[in-house]
Amino acid sequence: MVGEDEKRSVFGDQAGSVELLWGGRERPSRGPRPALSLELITRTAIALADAGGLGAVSMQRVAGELDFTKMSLYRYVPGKNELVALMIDSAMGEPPQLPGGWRNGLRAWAETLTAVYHRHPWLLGAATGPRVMGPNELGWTEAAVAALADTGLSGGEQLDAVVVVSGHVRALAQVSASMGLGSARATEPEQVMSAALNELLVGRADRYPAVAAALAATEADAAERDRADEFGLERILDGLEAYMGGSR
Amino acid sequence: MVGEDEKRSVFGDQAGSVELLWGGRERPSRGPRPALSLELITRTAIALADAGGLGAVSMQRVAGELDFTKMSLYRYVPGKNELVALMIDSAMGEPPQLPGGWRNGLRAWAETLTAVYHRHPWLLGAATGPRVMGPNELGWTEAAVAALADTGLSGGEQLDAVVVVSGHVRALAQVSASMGLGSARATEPEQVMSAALNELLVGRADRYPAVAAALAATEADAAERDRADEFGLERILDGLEAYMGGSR
DNA sequence: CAAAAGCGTGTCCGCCGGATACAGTTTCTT
DNA sequence: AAGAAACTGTATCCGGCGGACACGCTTTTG
Repeated sequence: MVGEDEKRSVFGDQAGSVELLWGGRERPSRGPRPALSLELITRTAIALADAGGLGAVSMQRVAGELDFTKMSLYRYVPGKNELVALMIDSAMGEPPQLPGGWRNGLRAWAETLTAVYHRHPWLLGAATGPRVMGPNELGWTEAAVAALADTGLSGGEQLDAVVVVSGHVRALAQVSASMGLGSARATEPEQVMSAALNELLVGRADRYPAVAAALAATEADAAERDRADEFGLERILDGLEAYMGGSR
Repeated sequence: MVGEDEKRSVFGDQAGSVELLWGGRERPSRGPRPALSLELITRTAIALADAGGLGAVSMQRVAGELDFTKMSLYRYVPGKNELVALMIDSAMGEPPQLPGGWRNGLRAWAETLTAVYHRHPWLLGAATGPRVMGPNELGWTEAAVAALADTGLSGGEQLDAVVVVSGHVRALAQVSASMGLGSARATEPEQVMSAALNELLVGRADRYPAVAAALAATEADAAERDRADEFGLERILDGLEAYMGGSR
């Protein structure tokens, strides 16, 4: 009926992204040589996003940055969604080489992923909703799963563990991204969270006693603020380790 | 110099949201009675978002749904960002009453939060980037922190633990939201992830051996698929429990 | 009974993603 | 060699978006 590809299957709307991300695009032989390239367009778009967030990326601006009309971009990319998909996979970059030992490996994985989110904060907002994984993104997953391959965890458990760790990294990067809020420009996630929470809690401590107490305790003890980002990850790793030890 | 409020401080752009979310808006006494209300507008916008995602929410559509012009909405809301902030806090709703015991409490907290994300999938995309917490959202945090109050965890650790758990819930809901992809409409997060991954991995198992192996193992063993969502949370709780036991 | 304040509307603007038609360039086929 | 075919970048146009602004109308206050 639908005389197209039979490539739809699981990917309904996203067939275009799948082709762009995974398909081997061969240059057609006729017609003039393209003046642009997917890589160049993607790189330019990423630069714009790094500088001004995802909102600063429009077809017009990307094209303008390259001294082309916006419509020329549509010769390379079917639409903006597909461009964003390319941006995501390109910004992720090659997955890291991990040190041996699942715990060290996963920790290094989390750290490099954190660095990626720090470098491209817009990834936090772009990677939401139904999406297609690109080669690099799947490569990151591969690296993390590979680190867990010999732990005795089942296949599903390995995947779940990766989801947990990556979710935690995301969550922490999210908090850290709130740094862009005021003029304070604190560097530690918790400091910002503290500042924002503190301001809201002024005169409302009775309504939110537990948060207020936790916050007050945090401010009194400056030492613990340094290990803020490590705490969560180590707890997760502890939980995995305990499970592996108990069920193997 | 800036003859406005002295309320900016940490909240640069978001002052409007802060006022709307937290400020006691008193009705001015002069002028005609407002035909609309913040609550009604917010509710309408949420209904649109529930039905068609965040993208379906525009000032025009919200106003149209209420048989008003879009500009009338600006008498109640300074801009769309502020409306979205209201939507988020309203959609979160009142925080749940948690059962006793930190572990049971946190588990129940995670479950109800999951239900919220399931009811309003657009929350996953809306709550990204620098944001201001609303009363309800802070209430959720309060509930979770309160559950951890007597565990011996320090204030900062309590906050971190909540970040970890909520991050995990978000991550899992994110995977679960990908259900909207194809025609399969699977109900279990992992099944969808499996389906999408499988399709990509066809003929590429050599490039992603660990993921392929994990996936193959998952498909062979149907039993473990059921506890997919619990696994991560239980590992996190295990890690917290071990830490509490060791450091108290 | 004004004056003031607030409400809803109509008009206008710039920007966005995208469809379509078109002219120029390159390559393949005859 | 000469079309024909395929591909390039461009110009024009569209509907929808968030939002600024000016206006007429309604209600309360002096």
